[in-house]
Amino acid sequence: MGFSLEYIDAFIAAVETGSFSAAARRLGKAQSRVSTAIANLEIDLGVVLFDRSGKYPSLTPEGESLLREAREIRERCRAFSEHADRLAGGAEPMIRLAVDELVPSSILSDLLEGFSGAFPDTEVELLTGVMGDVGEMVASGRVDAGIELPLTAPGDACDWRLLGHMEFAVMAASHHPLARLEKVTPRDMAPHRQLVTVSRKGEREPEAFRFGRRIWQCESSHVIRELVLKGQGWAALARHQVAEDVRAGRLVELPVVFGGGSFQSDIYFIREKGRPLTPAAEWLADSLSELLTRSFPQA
Amino acid sequence: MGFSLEYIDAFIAAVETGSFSAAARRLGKAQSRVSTAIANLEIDLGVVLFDRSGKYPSLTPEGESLLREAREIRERCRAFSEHADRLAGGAEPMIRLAVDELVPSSILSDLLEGFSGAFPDTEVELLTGVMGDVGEMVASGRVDAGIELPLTAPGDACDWRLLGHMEFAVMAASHHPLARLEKVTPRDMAPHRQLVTVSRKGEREPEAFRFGRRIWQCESSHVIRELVLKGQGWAALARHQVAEDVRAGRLVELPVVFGGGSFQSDIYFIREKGRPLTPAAEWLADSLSELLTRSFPQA
DNA sequence: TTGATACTATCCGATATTCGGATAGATTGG
DNA sequence: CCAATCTATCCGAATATCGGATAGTATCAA
Repeated sequence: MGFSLEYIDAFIAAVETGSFSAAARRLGKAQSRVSTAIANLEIDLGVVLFDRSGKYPSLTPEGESLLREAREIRERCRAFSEHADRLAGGAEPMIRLAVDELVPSSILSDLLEGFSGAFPDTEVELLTGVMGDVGEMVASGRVDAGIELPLTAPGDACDWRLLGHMEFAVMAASHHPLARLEKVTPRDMAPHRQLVTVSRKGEREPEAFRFGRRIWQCESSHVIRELVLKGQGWAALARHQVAEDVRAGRLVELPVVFGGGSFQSDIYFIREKGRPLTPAAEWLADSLSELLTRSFPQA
Repeated sequence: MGFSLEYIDAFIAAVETGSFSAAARRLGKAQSRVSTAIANLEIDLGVVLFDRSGKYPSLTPEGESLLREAREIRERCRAFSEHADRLAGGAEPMIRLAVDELVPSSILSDLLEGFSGAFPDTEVELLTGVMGDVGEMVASGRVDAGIELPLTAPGDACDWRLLGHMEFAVMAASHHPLARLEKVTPRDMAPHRQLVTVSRKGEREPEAFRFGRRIWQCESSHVIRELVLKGQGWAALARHQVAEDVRAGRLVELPVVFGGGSFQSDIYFIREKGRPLTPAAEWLADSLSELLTRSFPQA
């Protein structure tokens, strides 16, 4: 396989212009170069590409068959070169992202669909976490940016930007004993199992929120939702996550009568402290801001 | 885009072997060549591919991002070269085929599936015809080979090979008046519309087969089947084509009491006279022979 | 038929590139 | 600190590529 890209170019140009001379003019080279290039390519491939019996060369069936693949090579080289140009122009080869599990997957897919259009060369690594896990991944450099729903306001370990708020409510299955009460007090809730989110670091909802005498801790809010649906306990769940369950009557929001804390969590875009905002990260922050304020408007 | 395939090879080999020196050994070139090749590629792309701070070079993220596309270029070149080798070894770039419409599409798809495996480089052009149309396309050079169900035995215009037999029967819808008769004579059939296949050349079933006073001629046997199903007339149809209709009771075979000709048609593989059998055509003939004798065993 | 035109293949000398080898400097591991 | 191995660079020789010139041929119009 001793052929060079020059030969491939000559082949394609000769087909497209209809003659070796015209191909030479298009390529800005001497006619003899195109002639020898194609002759060399033919020798190299062992295939006659053109029928030269007439004034203008015409593709042989073999040449026609090979033309597609020659164009494919050219196309791959062009893509390679353009990809390199974009990288040379500052495009990031990869961005690593950590996202709180509670961010709806519909928003993520919208986000990434748009991203792939705006940054075709940037690969994406997308990790999932809950609560402080996202912040830790950003702080440790495991990821470049994250979407966090922290228990407490983010400190100065990261740069952050407020994107919106997510509402939570105390939920139980409609067939759960608590679902029958007009008012629900902590004393009512205590005998029943409470399902609590726990992060990989061991963070949990604050003590003031834990009324259950029996507590199961679970990292995945999706698993918690499943358990609540099955009547295995009650939990504070994001409203958007269970909206369909509530509409269908599978879950009910418990009418709790205490104000033991906020049922709202801030959504932050966070980045490693001090690192300059890359174009991709900036795009992600802006796009996320727009998508989230549509779904979770700020108060 | 002044890079050459040598550079791409050096890039890939350096990544895979872990050092420029090892890459040079693998490629059978001097180490200096690999070093300058990669340096030139980096200059050309405007991107630093390797971090050379250590003893062994390590890919930068940009290099990693570009590696995939470099491999893709190499892969395309390899495919191009191998395709050319197969063509040089006698593989045909294209085969054009004409097939009688009555050959079941299941056989055709089996045939072409096997063909694409055995002849990956050979393009296929597949035309459809009825009766003598197929033979005409072969004789005129419009196609390279054909599967024909001729009205009369093929003459010496083409080379031919008998593949099997297809059975026909006179059919009508189960709600057609003729379907109620115990025996059906030509006199019974005459008042009802007969649906007759006609080729593009104007061939029809022989005169002795045309009992209907009112005749519709139609090229497509599929359309004829539809018309018969709707009770628009009766027709001689291939048994395999309407087996499901008969089983479901939508069509019935008329118990005709005359022997006005054979209800069987020969299936031939035909090729242009004298042209040597190409490997692809030979494969097609053999494979067809096997597929057809399974579905339409020879007497 | 003939001449004008545009094409391809080939030869040519000049230039540019590529080649392997040698060498200097750097890194790693014992 | 030394031996081994790596990269980058320089070098002369070999090779490939360059544009231009030229001969031979197909096509078309007069």
